[in-house]
This record gives sequence, C-alpha cells and structure tokens, in this order.
Amino acid sequence: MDLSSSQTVRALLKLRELILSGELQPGERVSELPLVERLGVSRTPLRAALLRLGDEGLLEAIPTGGFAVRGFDERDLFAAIEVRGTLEGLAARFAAERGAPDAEELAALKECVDALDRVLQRSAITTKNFANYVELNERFHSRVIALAGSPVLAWQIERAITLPFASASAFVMVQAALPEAQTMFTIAQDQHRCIAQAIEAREGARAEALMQEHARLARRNLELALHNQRTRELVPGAGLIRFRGRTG
Amino acid sequence: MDLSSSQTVRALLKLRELILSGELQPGERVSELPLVERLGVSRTPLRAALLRLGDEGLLEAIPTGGFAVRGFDERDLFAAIEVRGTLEGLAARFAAERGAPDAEELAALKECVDALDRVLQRSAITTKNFANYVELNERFHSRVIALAGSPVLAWQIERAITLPFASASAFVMVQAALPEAQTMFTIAQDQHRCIAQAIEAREGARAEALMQEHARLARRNLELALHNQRTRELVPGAGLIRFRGRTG
DNA sequence: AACGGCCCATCTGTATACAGCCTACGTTCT
DNA sequence: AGAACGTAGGCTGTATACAGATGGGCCGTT
Repeated sequence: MDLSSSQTVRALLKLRELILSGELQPGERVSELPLVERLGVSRTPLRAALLRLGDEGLLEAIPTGGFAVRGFDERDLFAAIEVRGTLEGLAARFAAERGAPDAEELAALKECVDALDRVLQRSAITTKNFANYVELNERFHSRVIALAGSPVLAWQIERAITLPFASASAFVMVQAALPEAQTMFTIAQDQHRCIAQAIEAREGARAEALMQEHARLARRNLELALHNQRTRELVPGAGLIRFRGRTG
Repeated sequence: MDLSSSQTVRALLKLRELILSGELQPGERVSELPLVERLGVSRTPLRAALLRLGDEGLLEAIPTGGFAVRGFDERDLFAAIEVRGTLEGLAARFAAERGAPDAEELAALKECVDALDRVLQRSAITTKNFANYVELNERFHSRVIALAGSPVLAWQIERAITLPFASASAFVMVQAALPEAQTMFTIAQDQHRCIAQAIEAREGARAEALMQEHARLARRNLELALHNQRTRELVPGAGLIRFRGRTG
C-alpha cells in the first residue's frame, strides 16, 4: 500500500496544517466526527493521525477522552529551541570525538558549508534563493547528525524537532524579514564553518558549544520577531502561541 | 471511560511487557491477529498500542506496513543514557538559573536528598529497601525537572526516557547486584547532594555538569553489568540488546 | 427567578467486516 | 533440476456499526 498517499498520511498532513494555520484554536477540542467530513477520511485513519499529533506535541490528551489543541507561550518556544540546541550540540560533540569519522561524510559537510558560502556571497537572501538556503541549512544539520553516527541520537533529535518552532530552519523565513537579516546570516554561516572545523579538528567541546550557540541565534531571531507586529505572524504555528499582553 | 483499565492501556502494558521480556525477538514482525487472541483485545486498541510503542521506540515501522521489534546494541544504550543526562543536565541548569525558584520546591528537593541519606546510612541496599531507594531516586529527578519550570523540557525528557534503559533508575537493580554497589550508591548520593546545593547556589554550569556526570554513572553501571554474565540479564529489556560477540 | 434533577444529543472507545497488497509456496515449463 | 509464474493465504489499511459515558440544555420545583 502506498503509504505516501494513504488516508492516514493525508489526514495527518491536513490536520497538522489545520492546527498550524490557526483554524483550530489552542485549547479547542478536536472532535473526530466534524473532521471526518472536513478531511474526507474515516474515523480510523483520523484517529491514527490524532494519536500521532498527540505524540508530536501539537495535541494534548483530554482526561475524559479525546484531544485538544495545545497552546504555547514564549518560554515554551525558548525551551524547545534550547533542547534542540543541546541535542544537536551533543551530536556535534559525538561527531568530533568519534573514533573513525567517515572522511566522505566530513567532506560532504565541508562541501555543504562551501555551498552556503556561495549562496550568501552571491546576493542577499531573498525569496528567490531563500528555499535554496533553507535546504542547504537543513542539509548541514543533517550531516552533522549523520557524522555523530548514533541512530538513537538521530532519532531523539528527530523527535525533539517535531514541534514546528523547534526545527533548525523554523525561523529562517522570519529572519529574512528582519532588518538584522544580513548580519544574522553572516553570523550563522560563520558558526557553520567553525562547527565543521571543530569537528574535523576533533574539538568536541568547541563543536558542542558552537552548535548550542548556533541554536541560540534562532532564539534571538524569535525574540526580535515576536517584538515586531509585522514579523510575528510569520513564525511557524503563530496561531498556537499565546503572546503576553495583548494579542497581535 | 476509565482509561486506566481501557483496552488500549491493557494492550499497551501487556505488549510492552511481551517485548521487554524477550518473548518477541528483535527484528521479528509483530502481527496484529496473533496478538489479538494472545492479549484478549480487538484490533483497534491493539493498533493504538502498536502506534504508541512505535513512537516510544520499542517498535519500528516496516516499510510495507506493520511493525517489527527494534533491536539495540551497546552504543545505542550509551547514547540513550547520554541524551538523558544531557537533557536532565539542561533541567538542572534551568533550575539553578531560574529567576525566582520556588522555595517550597527547593526544600522538597533537599528533603529528598536527606531521605536518600537516611536510606543509605541505615543499611546496605538490599531487596528490602531497594524499592524505597528507587522511588526516592525517581522523586529526586522529578523534583529537579519540576524546579526547571519548563513544561516543554519536562515533556521532552519524558519522551526521551521512554526507552527502557534510558530512565534514571533503569540500572539501579543491576547496580545493587554488582560488587561495586556500595561505592556506586555513595557516589550517586554525593552527586544528588551536590546537584541540590548547586541549584540552591544558582550555579547553573555546575548543576548541569554534575547531572551529566550523574547519568554517566548509569553508563558505568551498564558497562560493568554487560561484562558480567550473571548481571547481564538483569538489564531492563536485555532481550532487545544485541551483544557483541557471542550472546549470553 | 434560581437551583436542581433528568433527559437527550454527542462523543469517544471498541469491535468487526471488507478490500487491496505482499509474500511465500507450489507447480509447471524449459 | 532450476527458475519463473501463478495462486492462495495472511496481513494491514480502511470503513462503519454499536455501546458506554459525559456534558449541556430544558423543565419542573422551590
């Protein structure tokens, strides 16, 4: 059976989109029957999708049964980013301290940094080369994790970034809309390069610290974005975030 | 509906027990129909349990459909412990660096350390006061996480320790059977005390480092246990572990 | 008019029937 | 005898029917 077009996957994607787009408010109960006709799938695959989103953290179980949309505040976002940075930092350290790192994978990582250099040197990040940057950025992170050589760690990181605003490129789109954009991209890219160097030089502590700081750049982007009415709604899953004070 | 005695929970517990006890071999396909009669539940709650165990990491999805029992090797266990130590270290740092820590929660943490002292000073850890120690140990870890004051971090840690050999007290039972038992308990308890002191003194880096090292004690216990034929089968989920060389 | 109890609508949890697909075994052809 | 093809069995994915429980609304009473 083609899983990529299975009813379960379809329900999962549609439902996740429904939640992230804010059509379902935080705290709101997610009833099955209304969604059955809304998503065009039967209850069984819908339930599977609900269970999955519950594990992902977008939904929380209601004690009496069923699920409700989970809400987040700023501190939750910061914590999620810090968790990702910590785990990716661990991956960077593992990669650096590994006994026999794959020379090919190391070369692939450095190639990735070079490719990012070319994208950034060519021009400012616009919507045109934006997707390209995001893809390279994600590839960089994937390669560091691959170099760590630990399936369990990779799996845990994967689980940790299921929250929409925790992943590495969650705020890149926000970043591009900020006045500080170019500075941020420059700093991030320098961190990419230093991390690759640290891994190659077997400097585990340095690689770890750099990767953690790299994640904190995402936090700074988020802080800037949240204090700006215009960029606020660009944050992924903005509808789930309970802003302090008045809402945007 | 009483969730604690629901068919889904019953299936989940029985199935988890079946996997951890080794009745289902790693790599073996977990078919639904045979389990329906074996567990006495219908396919629907059984499927829910399978999905859940897939998210927990005990099962892995088969590309063509269904699930298989996941296997682990020593490196996987070490990575899982390191991940837990890293996240709990983060929690300890959060707890230490928190703006206004709850004085009551801090007192509860110190009370927990004192209680552990009393258990350890009274006598050697035997099967008698063993459960007591495990409970206090888990309470200590819970209280540090509570002091961190981050629901997202707590949730991520909860998710990270779903692997049976990743949790804080996974190897305590093994530890008690080792010749080095008393030394290990003494060291662990000193770490407990120092972590509490570091949190109280707002020494974030120290609290984090201590908690990480505390987790590495579990790793040392595991290493000792795995090199001993007698203690090897005491490791939780031992049936899932592919030992290097010949099997025990 | 306010409060309490009863009833109904609705929802979840569960069981089961059905359809398509994968796999493995047996048979047949070369 | 070996390989390839066909068939049958079993398995998963999906849909739907049924039961228990829960919560809200309405009506009656005070």
